[in-house]
Amino acid sequence: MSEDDEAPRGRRRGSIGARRNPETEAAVLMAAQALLAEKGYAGFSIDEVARRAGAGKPTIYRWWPTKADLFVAVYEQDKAAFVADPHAGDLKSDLIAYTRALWTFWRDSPAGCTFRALVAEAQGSKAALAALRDKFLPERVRTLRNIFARAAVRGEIDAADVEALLELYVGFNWLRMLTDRIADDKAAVDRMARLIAGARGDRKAG
Amino acid sequence: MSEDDEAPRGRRRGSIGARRNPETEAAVLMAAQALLAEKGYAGFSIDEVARRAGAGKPTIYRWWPTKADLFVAVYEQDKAAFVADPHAGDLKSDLIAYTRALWTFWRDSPAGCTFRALVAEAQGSKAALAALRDKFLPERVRTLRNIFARAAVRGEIDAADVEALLELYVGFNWLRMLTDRIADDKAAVDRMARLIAGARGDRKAG
Amino acid sequence: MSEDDEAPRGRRRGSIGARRNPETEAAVLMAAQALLAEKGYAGFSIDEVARRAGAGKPTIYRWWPTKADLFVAVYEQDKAAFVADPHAGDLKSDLIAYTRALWTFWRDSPAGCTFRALVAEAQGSKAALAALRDKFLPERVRTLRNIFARAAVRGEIDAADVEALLELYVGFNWLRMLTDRIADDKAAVDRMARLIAGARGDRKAG
Amino acid sequence: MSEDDEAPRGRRRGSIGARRNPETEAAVLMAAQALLAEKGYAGFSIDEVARRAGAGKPTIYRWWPTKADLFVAVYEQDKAAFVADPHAGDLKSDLIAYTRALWTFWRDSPAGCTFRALVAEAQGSKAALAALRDKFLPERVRTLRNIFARAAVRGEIDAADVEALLELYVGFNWLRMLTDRIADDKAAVDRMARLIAGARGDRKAG
DNA sequence: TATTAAACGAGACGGTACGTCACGTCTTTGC
DNA sequence: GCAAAGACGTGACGTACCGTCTCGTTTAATA
Repeated sequence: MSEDDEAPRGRRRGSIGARRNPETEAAVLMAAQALLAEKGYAGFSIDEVARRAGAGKPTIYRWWPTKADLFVAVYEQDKAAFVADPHAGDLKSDLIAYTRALWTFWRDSPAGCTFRALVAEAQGSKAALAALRDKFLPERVRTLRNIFARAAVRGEIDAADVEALLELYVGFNWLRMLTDRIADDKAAVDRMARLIAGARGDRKAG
Repeated sequence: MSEDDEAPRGRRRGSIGARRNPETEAAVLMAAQALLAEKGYAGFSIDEVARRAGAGKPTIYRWWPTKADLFVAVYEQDKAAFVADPHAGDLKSDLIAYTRALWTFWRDSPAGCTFRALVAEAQGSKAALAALRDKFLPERVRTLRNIFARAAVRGEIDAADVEALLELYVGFNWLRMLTDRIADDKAAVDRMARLIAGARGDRKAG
Repeated sequence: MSEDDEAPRGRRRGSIGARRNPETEAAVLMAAQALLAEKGYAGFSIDEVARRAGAGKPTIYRWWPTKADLFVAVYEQDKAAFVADPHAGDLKSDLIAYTRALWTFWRDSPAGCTFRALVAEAQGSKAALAALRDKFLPERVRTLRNIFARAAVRGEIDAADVEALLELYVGFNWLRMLTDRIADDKAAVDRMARLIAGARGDRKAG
Repeated sequence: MSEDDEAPRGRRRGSIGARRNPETEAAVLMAAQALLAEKGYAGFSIDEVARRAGAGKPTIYRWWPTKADLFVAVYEQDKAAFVADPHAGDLKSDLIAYTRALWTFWRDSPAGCTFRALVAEAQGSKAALAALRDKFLPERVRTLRNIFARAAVRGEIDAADVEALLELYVGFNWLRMLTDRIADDKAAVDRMARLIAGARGDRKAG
């Protein structure tokens, strides 16, 4: 704050030579994040980001050719706030810890809005869809996969079920987020964790 | 058909007096459906729907004040093509039948595009979110809930787990649809059905 | 003035139904004229016209698809201020009267800027060139042609020379305007009129 | 040619020390000329010149601070192709020869485009206007003035009319060029030359 | 021989304008 | 009173150029 970096009219931020200006990059990401948090996906526009960041539109398009690229970058920047792999010792506790942390992250940081914007964008753009499916999702799912993998090592679940359980659990979280139902519902998280932790794919019913 | 109802310039379809014109309604829904199927969410616009339907924009806004309303109406119209409650006799078979039918429906009718558009819209509009969560989702989930309820009656699953299993399974389907991975993957559907059918929430882990 | 029609934020001027709004048209022409007068060709932009007129850009593009169309319309509107066919009785007096009136018109009304803008535009756009050559120029030259035609009837010049004299005299005026030398130089105008009035194409030189 | 001087990607052309690099200058002028010839005034941009010349924009702005400077330099470079003072012996023949040569020059070399660009630029920029009026025009008119001056010496025209006739004739050529009517119209050129050669300013009408 | 100084290419920068599209509202005319 | 028609102001879209800037390199002239 004291340095007033992202002030629109503070000081002119020109080029620093034939290479990317990190101050501009930071200002744009900051502005995009704030705008998403304030107005959501529908109220988001490159014009407004440029305005707030005190940046030129071509600069934004140069580094983030599509909105999806920008959304991914914004999410990337926030993710430091949520990396936690709980290591609680058993699957159910891990899932509970992870899920509550994730929901809190989505609720209390701008990341939730960013995620929702990315999903929305992916429903209308091939490029965004590819970014979501082939880049964003695999990276975001890594921690959760580790949790399931450790549980399989411990014998809590069948190793062959890891990917399927992953999809189930990720789907659950998406469903909740996309329908805006991620209040801190301890009971729901507990129930779901218990259910997942008790799932077996090899039951007699085959 | 013979009269070329939805043709943009075929015949003038004026007012039929001080009441809603069902031909217009049908033409609008048809046009919206076709446009979504062709261009997807990003390429969808009220202007283009009006153009194709040979309708006035105010007419559209009068009956479907938001895009979400229009998306819901379009989906509603198609759903007749997919109502099937399988009644196969056991949960796993029911799930497999249901899921494959649903994915086929999403893939081969315009309904998949409509669903994706509705979800996207809901990420940027409170009204659309409410429509999605409080109207669309409950209606769409009914058949699946019946499937789980019958399984509980048969003792295949715990009745207390029905809602949670529902969320898990719906989340899985959403995740697949929203990342455009609903090819007819028999193995994946089977595996998931087996896993769900074998889930228990009452395991010792408490 | 008292009604403050072209005020950007005075009162909203919306549509008046499915037809052109003459208030908007007037506001746009007024704004374009003023902008040309203030900033000249280089400082002219459709964006700024829209801003000043309180009009939408699409509205402007709808009625004047190219800048040339707009320039022509602006000139057209001002021309009422200069229609005078002098009828002084002899060619030289007619030319002097006409030329001084024209230069005054160009100097003291926004028309000079408009004319220059149109010529400039025509150097970079086929459409503008066609408008200038095939529409603007013929209309603008009519009065001058009448002057020469009457002189031919009176026997002051050879009827066969009318078109050529016209080109010479129009060229002279263009040259002066385009190099911004149309101060009220009575001597220059007189000299030129005397020269033209005395020109003969049928001299022995064959 | 053999060294492929203006090739954008042939070889890097860096600095040759603390002084102007004539290769760069030539490449820029060549590129500007070609671009004007291809795209005309509207399609001309410093960016594109820099691109084609393989030059940096600051280099261009250093040596030709305004577009007008660049246009003038380009025209200057071509003028060698047209210097001819005809010396045919009588005014009419001189004018015919001069005019046909000039029109051919404007039509068949890039000079016509350059001239038109300079005039257009002058309608929007004080600096360009000054360059056109006070530098370009006087230089370009010199040969024609000589033609008229010799005719005056021979007694074909009144010496006092030289400047006025000059303006008339230059104006005619500008008018033709700026409205793109400089096809090789022998009859028109003849007629105009005859008319000019027969003009007298001292006729009784005084 | 080492240093300085300027010109070079490259290209990023904040801006502005471009011309188009969609938004949601409005008014008129005809059924 | 509804419907078609379509104009309206608004504002975002993605692109092109503007003219300025800072870089790191290259070369010639100077010390």
